[in-house]
Amino acid sequence: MICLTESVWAPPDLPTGIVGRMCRTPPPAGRKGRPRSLEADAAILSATREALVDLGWSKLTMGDVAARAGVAKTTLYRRWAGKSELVVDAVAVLFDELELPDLGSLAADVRGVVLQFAALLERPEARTALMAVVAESTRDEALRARIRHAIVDRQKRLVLEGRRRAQERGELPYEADESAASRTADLIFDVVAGAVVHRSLVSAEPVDGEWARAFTGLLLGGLTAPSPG
Amino acid sequence: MICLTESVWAPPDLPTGIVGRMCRTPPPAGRKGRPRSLEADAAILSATREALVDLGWSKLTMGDVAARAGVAKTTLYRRWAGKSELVVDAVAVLFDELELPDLGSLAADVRGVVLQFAALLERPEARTALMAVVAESTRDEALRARIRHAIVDRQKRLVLEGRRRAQERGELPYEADESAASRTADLIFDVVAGAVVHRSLVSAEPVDGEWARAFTGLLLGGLTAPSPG
DNA sequence: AGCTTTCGCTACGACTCGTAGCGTATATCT
DNA sequence: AGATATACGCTACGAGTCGTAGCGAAAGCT
Repeated sequence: MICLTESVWAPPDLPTGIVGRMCRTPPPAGRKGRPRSLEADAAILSATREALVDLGWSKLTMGDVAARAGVAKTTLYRRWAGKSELVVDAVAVLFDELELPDLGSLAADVRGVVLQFAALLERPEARTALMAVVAESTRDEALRARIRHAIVDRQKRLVLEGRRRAQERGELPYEADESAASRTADLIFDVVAGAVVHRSLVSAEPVDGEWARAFTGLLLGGLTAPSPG
Repeated sequence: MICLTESVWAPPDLPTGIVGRMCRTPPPAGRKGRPRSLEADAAILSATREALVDLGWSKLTMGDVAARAGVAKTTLYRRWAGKSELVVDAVAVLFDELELPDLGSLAADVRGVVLQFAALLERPEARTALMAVVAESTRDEALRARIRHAIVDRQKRLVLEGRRRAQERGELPYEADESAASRTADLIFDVVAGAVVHRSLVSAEPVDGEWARAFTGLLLGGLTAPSPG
């Protein structure tokens, strides 16, 4: 359901919750023969995150991951086309941890999502992997789609949820034009996620409560509004 | 003057304009002997950009760049420690082309800088290189500093210039507290640059006039302000 | 001149890549 | 049960890249 591309696949009979995570090269169409080991899947993805922490993106090798997972190198290549695809799937689960508790106001919810996303970017696996796979995806449309389904959509849910709540509270208007509303949501998503990523990885400065408060003030009130304080 | 790290160096007697670009491994302290060829420098950086267009970041190799530049591989390693450093310097010059003509209003200036930066990110050299070197820099402090001096500072100038103009026009207040003003400028920079990068490379959707207008409206007026149109 | 450094070239060991072949294990289909 | 089909671990392989070393020749500085 999450995997739309032909080159990815999900086992048909799994609890719905984890289907979204299983994105790998499909086994030949027929359903005969020995099935792929789910333990191997988990071990490989876990080993990949571990290797990302220890080695970073550029020094991570398929052979090293296979050794850490206690698995043959050929087993990796049977499931993933390469390093990029493997890392996307390995990091994707981190984004499942993102949640957006209702903090009572739009401003508080924005600060909450900013700090949550920032905390995720503090983790070395995510830091080193995210930018790297995005860089790879600039020349690989399939990889871009995989990132969108495995990572971006998981983040975007938070924005949509936050907006829905704000509309119910009366803090934001319901937009009549659906396509315009969609464009607005995309815009807000790019602004929030982009700003946090840029602050954290490019400017390399902390996304703390103070910054989150300043950012939220700017996002809600705008540049020309008088700053609160 | 731009190169602050010990591991980088600039020739002492060059026109001030290009000093900022020359950031490479320094020759041994003494100033005797045959000087390094400036033609080789230019050829290598040009060949690097060309290779980025043809091959992208991941398939770009030092050997290939050397061949394109008509230079021995050892000549590259004498100047740059590795692929990351070389690519940062090769791409840095692209950011010199960024300019911010006075368009008469803060809104117009924001739209202008957004579209200029977006146009830069349309170039395949920049697309594939920027995220890759940022990803590398997450585990390399020296590389992070190099990126800051060679790339980030060049962008930030535009933000500072735009704010100065807006203050002169009376569109933005002069902030008394200097450190607070600096924090605000950093925030705006991360929001603008981050949003454009995220839209262009992660969401992989066009940064056109329509998006620039919507973004500018959001930045100036904020979420809670009624959108114009 | 004499000294110092760079340059192009070749060669090298170490590493990674992605694939192929083998024998064995584990599932489904008849 | 037996046949079939696939996954698995293992080993081995050619190809490509890395970063460095050594060489003789070239080019500037004092």
